[in-house]
Order: sequence, then structure tokens, then C-alpha cells
Amino acid sequence: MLEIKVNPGGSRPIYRQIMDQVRQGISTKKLAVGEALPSVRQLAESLVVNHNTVARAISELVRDGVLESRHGRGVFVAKRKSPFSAAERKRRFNQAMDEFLAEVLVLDYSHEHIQEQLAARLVKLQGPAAT
Amino acid sequence: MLEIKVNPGGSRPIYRQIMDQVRQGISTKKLAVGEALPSVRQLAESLVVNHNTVARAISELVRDGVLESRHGRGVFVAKRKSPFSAAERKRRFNQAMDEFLAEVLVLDYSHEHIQEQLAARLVKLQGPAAT
Amino acid sequence: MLEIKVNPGGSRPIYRQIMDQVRQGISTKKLAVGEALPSVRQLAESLVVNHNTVARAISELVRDGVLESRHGRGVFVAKRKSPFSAAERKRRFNQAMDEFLAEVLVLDYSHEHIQEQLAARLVKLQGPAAT
Amino acid sequence: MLEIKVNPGGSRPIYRQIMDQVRQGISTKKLAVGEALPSVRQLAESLVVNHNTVARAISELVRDGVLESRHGRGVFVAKRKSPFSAAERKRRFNQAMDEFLAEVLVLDYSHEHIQEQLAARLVKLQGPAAT
DNA sequence: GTGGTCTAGACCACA
DNA sequence: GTGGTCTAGACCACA
Repeated sequence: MLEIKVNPGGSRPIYRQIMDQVRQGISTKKLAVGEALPSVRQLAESLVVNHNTVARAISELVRDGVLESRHGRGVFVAKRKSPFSAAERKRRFNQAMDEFLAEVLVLDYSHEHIQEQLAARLVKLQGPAAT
Repeated sequence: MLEIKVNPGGSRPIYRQIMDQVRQGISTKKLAVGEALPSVRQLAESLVVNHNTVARAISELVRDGVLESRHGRGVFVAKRKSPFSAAERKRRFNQAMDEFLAEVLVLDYSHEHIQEQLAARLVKLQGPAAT
Repeated sequence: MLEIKVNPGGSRPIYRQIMDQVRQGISTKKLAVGEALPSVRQLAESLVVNHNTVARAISELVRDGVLESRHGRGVFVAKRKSPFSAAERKRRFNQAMDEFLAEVLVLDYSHEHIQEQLAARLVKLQGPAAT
Repeated sequence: MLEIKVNPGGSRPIYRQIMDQVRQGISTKKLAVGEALPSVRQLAESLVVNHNTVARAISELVRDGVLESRHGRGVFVAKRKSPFSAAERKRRFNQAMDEFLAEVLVLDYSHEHIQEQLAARLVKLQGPAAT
């Protein structure tokens, strides 16, 4: 069961926060392939958010091939991989990197610190599974 | 003289691009403390950008204490240090990292690849300095 | 200037009808690369449709790389090509073909007729330009 | 005996998949006029599908005059011809073509490729018949 | 019950 | 002015 939390004040739109957390849930195996998500209305209620907002997050994840929707039945974690071409993946990667660096370089952290923090995060993602 | 470039296509707002580059110019000493910035109009013209957009960037930097405005004389680099509190820096850093990872993890790159790319980027930033 | 018409009764959702017509406008060169679209609100008014519906169509076209949005300025026809991998394009093509055939075979047209109709449509798309 | 297969993952509703296959069974004489269909419950079980879904498909086919229900006896293939008016057939055909082209044209395939693929598909359909 | 679409209307961010 | 997000609430389609 995936736990999602949403911060309505933040600068990141709510529907994106939901998308991010679903994707992270999948990356970290908290959500297994084929598993069903809570229904749109249930999620909306538990997040105290309008159902349209949840629906938007989910429908974009479906378009990205991360989820699969079966009308009348529910939404499931898809098995498909990234539907994007290598060029598009690179483009998105670079853009994300650009924005990250723009945001972070301004904060005057050392390059080492930035790299260590990234490494620490990635390790945490691989998970408590590792003993 | 600081060279600023602006990418109107990107998803990053133009006024933020300007702010970031001014801040980086100061960090990297391309802009010295006490140095004057070009006027809003000049900047706007050279960047091919609405002058309101430049004005907004400048006024937020003044508000943050990065720049100082002397009425009728122009805008100057302030002598204050990092304008963020430690807590604020950390918060910003973590948020930027969250967003970066959310974007990038779905692209099916390995963790090693992500780290290498970051390292490569950081090296390039120091780059031309190396003699 | 692109002319769009929408049929609110139809089984195809309005936002998809809009997407289809924008894409066709681009395919048939009625919309040039770099050209601006009418604003979301203007389009909504002329189609007698809520602005959210138009916004949805446009935002999905942006995600598909067909359009480019510049905040505060407008929406423009992008120059990017299909961002999808070859496998994904094939998958989408086959799915569209499946649905087309399922819909059409039931109507008892001859195979020749189906092919001729397709050919006729494709010719028409290339346009009145050909003399 | 007609073999029906249903793909629950696809975007096409299950009840429509069933309807289409019954119709095609009749066109291709796999289902003879007057022949009985399996009961709703049997069909539902063999397709691993909710019986309401099967019931819906059948009842719409009855409404369209493709099948005939004889109370207490079962459901039979009716002797009527194509249940669509010429105008209705044309309308459906054109709409299916519109949607197909809308999906497919953005995928950057050449017109030739699209036509070849269609031809190949149609050949395969006649296929196994060829002795 | 579950997903999908749409309107009306508000409010924010950017140029 | 222009795009973007969100809520409240309705109604439809599917299983």
C-alpha cells in the first residue's frame, strides 16, 4: 500500500507531487507491477484534494506508460518501460539537470557536497532491502 | 561585465534565469562587490526581454539583499554574504533534489549514469578556469 | 489562422477533437512551425467550450512535443519530432490500426474500398498545393 | 462454434470487443443464421469477464437486430442483413478513419508505410482461408 | 463502484 | 493579457 502525502502550499503543483510519489513508489518497489492503485476518489479523499486533481495526475502517468487504466475496474502499475526515444530521454535528462543545477549552484554548496547528497539519495532509493 | 543569457523556450521562468545568473556571477567573482549592474532598460534590450521581467528579477534580488538599489544612481552588488539562512538553503536544496530525481528516475538510467553525468557537468563548470 | 470546429455531442471527447485538429493543422501545414496559436481563452470562446477543456488539449500537445508553451507569452508550434521510441511508435500504430479495423470491418465494406478510402484521405492531406 | 477473445488491457471497451467479434463471426459465416449463442453465463465464464458486460453486448446486438432473443430458449443469429443504414455505415466509417489518422499522422510514418501496413493487415485477415 | 469528461468560477505566476 | 492549477459539482461510460 502506497502512502502519499501532499503539500498544498508548495510551489510544485499538487498533481505533480502525486505523480512524483507514484513514480518513486514504483522505483522503490513499494508498488509492484500489476498492482492496483487506490481508486481516484479514495485517493482524493485521503489526500484532501479534489478528485479532478488526482485524475489528472493519474491520466498523465497513463500517458507516460507508467500506469494502465482499465475502465470500470481501476488503475494498475504497468509493465511497460519508458516510451521515449533515446534522444527524448536525453533531452529530458539534460533539462532536468539544467534546472537542478540552476537551483542548486546558487546555494553555494561545494561540488563535493552536491555529489555526496545525490549519492546518498540514490542509495536510500535502492532501499532498506540491502542488508 | 557579466554576460547573461536567457533561454525563452525553457520551462524555467525568465526572471528566475536572470536572478540565478546574477547570483552565480557574484559567487564566481565575475561580478565584484560594489560593481554596478547595467540599467534595467539596457539589460532588457540586450536580452530581448520585456523590461518588466528584468525589473522583477532585480527587485527580488534587492529584496533578498543580493543587490542594493541607490536611488537615481543604479543597482549595485551588495556586500552581504549568502542571502539564505542555513535552514532555507537546505530546504531549497532538498526540494531541487526531489524534483530532479522525480524527473530522472523514470527515464531508466542507471544510478551510476546519473552520478557520472552530474560529475561531468560540475567539472565542466569549473572547466575553462583550469590552465 | 487555424479553423477548429468541435462537436460536443460526439463520442470523441472535446479535448481530443481539439488535439486532432491542431495536429492535422500542423500535418497539412496550415500551422507553421513557430507560429502562435490563439490564446486558450480566445479559443475557448470561439469554440464555445470551457477554457479548461482547451487548456487540457493544449497541455497534452505540449507533453507530446507538438506545441511549446511560453508562460505569459502564448503557445507555439514546436519544431520537435515525435519524442517516442520506435517501439512505442509501433505500439501506438498497431493499436490505432486494431481499433480502426475493429470498427470498420464490422461495416462490411470490401477490403478494396477501405484501402481506396485511406488513399483518398492521404492524398487530400498532402493538399491542394499539388497542381 | 465461435471463438471469442477479449483483451482487457486495451483501450477498447470489452463489451464492444464482444459485439465486434460476434458481428464478424456472422459476416465470415463462422456463425450461421439461426445458430444459438452460448448462454451469457457460459460466455462470461469462458471470457473471464463480468456477466453484466456480456449481457450488455448481447442486448445491444439484439437491439441492433443482429441477434434475436427467444425468451427462455436463448439467443440466436437473426436473418437480417447489415443492421446499419447506408448513411450510418458511412458516418461510422468516416469517424473511424478520422480517429485513426489523428493518432497515426503524428507518428512520423510515411503515407506509403501507412498504406502498406493496412494492406498487410487486410491480407492477413483473409489469410488462412487461402488453400 | 471505478474511471473520464466537462463546466463554472476562482486565483496564481509570468511577461 | 496569457498560461496554469485547483475546487465543486454534475453527468456519462464501463464492469
